[in-house]
Amino acid sequence: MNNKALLMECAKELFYAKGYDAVGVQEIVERAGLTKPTLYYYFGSKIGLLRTLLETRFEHYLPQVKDLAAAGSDIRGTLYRLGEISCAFYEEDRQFYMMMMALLYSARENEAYQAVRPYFVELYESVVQAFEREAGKLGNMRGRQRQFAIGFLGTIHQYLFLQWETDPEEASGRIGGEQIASVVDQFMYGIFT
Amino acid sequence: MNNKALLMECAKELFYAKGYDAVGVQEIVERAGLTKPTLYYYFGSKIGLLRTLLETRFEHYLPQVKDLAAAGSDIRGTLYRLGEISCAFYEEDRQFYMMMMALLYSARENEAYQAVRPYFVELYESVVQAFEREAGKLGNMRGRQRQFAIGFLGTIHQYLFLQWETDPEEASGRIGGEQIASVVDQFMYGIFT
DNA sequence: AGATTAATATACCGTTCGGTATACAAAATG
DNA sequence: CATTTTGTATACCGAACGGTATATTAATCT
Repeated sequence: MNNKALLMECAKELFYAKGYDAVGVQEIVERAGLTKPTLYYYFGSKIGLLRTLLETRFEHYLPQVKDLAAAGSDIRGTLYRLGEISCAFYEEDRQFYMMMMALLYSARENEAYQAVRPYFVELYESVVQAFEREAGKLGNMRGRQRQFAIGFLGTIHQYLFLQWETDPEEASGRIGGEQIASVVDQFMYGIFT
Repeated sequence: MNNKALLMECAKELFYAKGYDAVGVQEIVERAGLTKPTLYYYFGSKIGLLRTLLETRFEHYLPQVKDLAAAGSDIRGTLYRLGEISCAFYEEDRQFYMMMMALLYSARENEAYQAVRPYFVELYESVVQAFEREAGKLGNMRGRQRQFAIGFLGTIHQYLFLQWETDPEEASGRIGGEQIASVVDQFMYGIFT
């Protein structure tokens, strides 16, 4: 691993554990066994490091969701696939996933929040689009596409959150297809399933 | 408003807008038109200020939830009531509610997270208890009480989150009973309701 | 080989951080 | 009225903050 990647990895671990604002630049470079000018050479600033980190990880995830929203089959299949993609993204790097969610829920005027926001707007819009495409078929959607989009993303996240709280060290293996199906069904048909 | 309450109010506004770690003690006292020793006189430390703030607001909210979980009627009624209580808590002070949620989703090793955690553990345990009381009646719960508890709390929060994003300045009035019922029904019976 | 560029370190900048020693004023208490 | 308690301000602490001027090394290019 080169020093640029090393710095991103160390930063991610610290942001995950302590939060963006609570981590100092000094701390990051010390963990990497480097010095501050090296960090500033690659990223220009602390927020620049976070932005690069987000960009690098999201560029593999977002296109998958956008393709899905554009193509897509029935609503259940689409949601299932979205669940799969999200779980894969989560399992690829749990620390990154949890760091990112913390940023998403952080204060609006915070630089770190503003750095993740655009990615979530894109993600959210794609999911809204998927629901909108199905709106004709589901007669009773009544313009609740946005509510469903947020609701479904939130449901997936809650499931992953519970998964992570129960088993933070990935001891119980990957999340299976049945589990994803169960979450999708609970979202679509309620808890009596 | 006395200076102690004034400091808590100013701190809340800043924590809400910028996040706990991003706000300095100096900034808080300047907004309040006071000086640092006054803050340290009342709260001892920055984290002490946050703790007092949380304690003050939660002591009106948590007992309501605990009573509900202990008494309770049918599951739908219980969830509806829980929705009502949560919405009231949200509307009492939206900034506080959103600040608190940001803390809840923040990094585990962060002091601020550790300050809110106990309140959420209590809240969560109460809701689990409510589901557990109903477990006998709902044959197919299959030990998913914890999942349902997190799921329902998450659903409520998502609804309030969407509400707040759409209308941050409380322009459209209080959340009505029909809306709460709609969220409860969606959780229980899915999106085709 | 010489020049240039990329990558890293030493040592420092001014500012802000959370926190405090001390003094003083106001209010409550004897 | 004297004394203690409560509340607030001035002025400061050392440490850490994000960031940089400059030098040096290592690799690449001509």
